[in-house]
Amino acid sequence: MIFHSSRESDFLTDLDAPLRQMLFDAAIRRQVAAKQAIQREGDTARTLMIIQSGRVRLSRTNAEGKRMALAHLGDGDLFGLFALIIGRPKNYDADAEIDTTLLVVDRPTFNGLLDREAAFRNHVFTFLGRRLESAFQALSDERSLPLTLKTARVLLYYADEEGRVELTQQALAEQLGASRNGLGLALKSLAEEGLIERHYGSIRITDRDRLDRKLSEAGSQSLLF
Amino acid sequence: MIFHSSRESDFLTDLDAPLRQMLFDAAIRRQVAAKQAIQREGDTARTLMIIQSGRVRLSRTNAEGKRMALAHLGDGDLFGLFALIIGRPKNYDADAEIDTTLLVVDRPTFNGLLDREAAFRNHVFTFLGRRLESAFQALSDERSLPLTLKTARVLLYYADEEGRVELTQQALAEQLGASRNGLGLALKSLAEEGLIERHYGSIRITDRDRLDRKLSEAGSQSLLF
DNA sequence: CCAAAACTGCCCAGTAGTGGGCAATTGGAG
DNA sequence: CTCCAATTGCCCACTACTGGGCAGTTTTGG
Repeated sequence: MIFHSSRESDFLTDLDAPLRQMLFDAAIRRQVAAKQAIQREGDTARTLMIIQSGRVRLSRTNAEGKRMALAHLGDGDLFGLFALIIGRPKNYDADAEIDTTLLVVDRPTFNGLLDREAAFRNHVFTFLGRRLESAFQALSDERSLPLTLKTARVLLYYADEEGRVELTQQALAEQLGASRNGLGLALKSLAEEGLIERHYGSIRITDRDRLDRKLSEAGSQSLLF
Repeated sequence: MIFHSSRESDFLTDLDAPLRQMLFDAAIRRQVAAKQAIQREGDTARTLMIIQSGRVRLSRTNAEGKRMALAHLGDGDLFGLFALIIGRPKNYDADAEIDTTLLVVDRPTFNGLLDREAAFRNHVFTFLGRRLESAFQALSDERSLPLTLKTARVLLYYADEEGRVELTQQALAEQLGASRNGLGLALKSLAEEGLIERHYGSIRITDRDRLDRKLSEAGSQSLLF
């Protein structure tokens, strides 16, 4: 779907060294082997999971029984913060895609840190603020940007250093919540502008700078208040 | 547009009485007459504004010069929290629609309260969490719901106890980021179903339950993790 | 009380995107 | 190499909504 946390909001890497150490000490380490389940939808455990190393896929199965990816998270990303803050059961599945080490922080530990450490508190606040900003950004894009530009954004997000995006048009369309047809048209127009190349099962960005510029000219702004 | 904090997230009314008193004592009271500006886009003052009584419209003008409403806020709502937390200048205009009394809390005061009062801290966290949840909800609605249902949601949000929504169609359309035409059609179809009545300058919900049910049947889910 | 302003309802043409369908191309497995 | 499934490109009709415009109604302010 639509939302992807910006890379800068990595929770662990931005944390000051002494605080990070403190968190390491307070947390329980949990190893999960590749392809193993971490949690299932409806899990009521109110714990914060921080990915020390590995790769985690969050997904859910919708009403029609179709599985949908929510996010792919890597080192330093975290999930479960909201189960902890607003006390909702987690409404998604989490699976380790490769061997993964998690830091598990329970509610009392988390609250204890919040109470004692002003800097940690600040860090969490900022993290929440950034998340919210991302969400609002996506929200404002969703309404105001044509599919072509939303496509550009997703491509830029998923591209590796060489500009390769190893996703089928179908997968991209689902990511955007658009039809394959609409996505096809968007890709076609981007290709005609010489910004990307379409291949079987993948896309290559041929002019990242221009694609970037095109997107920022459309200049959607965040609407946080 | 789109985003409207749920009524339950009212900051002031949910606050414990002693804390509310503390906030009242710490804040500066500011009176603004109807139709007067409270702040303009780009204002760098990092202050939290809580609406003690009155009605405030947040809006901004986008690149094409089109004015877009961000939110209409009433008693107990607040704005400026993010300017305070992540230090962005406020990127929207705020105007009093009727005579309004604001509580203005500056950064040192806010941080002082956060540091001293664990309960206040908790309150702010929960507020942020709920906001984020709303934003994600809106995000998922934005894609999947037809304008009629998005309209229904906004109406339910703004309605008072008797089902009155004191907004013009223009204001509602801006709120939704839709055209007045589209909104008109949505309202027409809701009216034809006997769910609402259209009046000059206002709407009345005549069958709140059914409207509610209609919305929840479409059942979009929040994607918070 | 009257004129101006604000607001609604409706018409129109135009458009971006949907959903289904189908032929052509590609890649992978035997 | 050959067949099959996956994938792409493109066609179509259709829908939801936009944006402009305008007549008719309601409200407001002198």
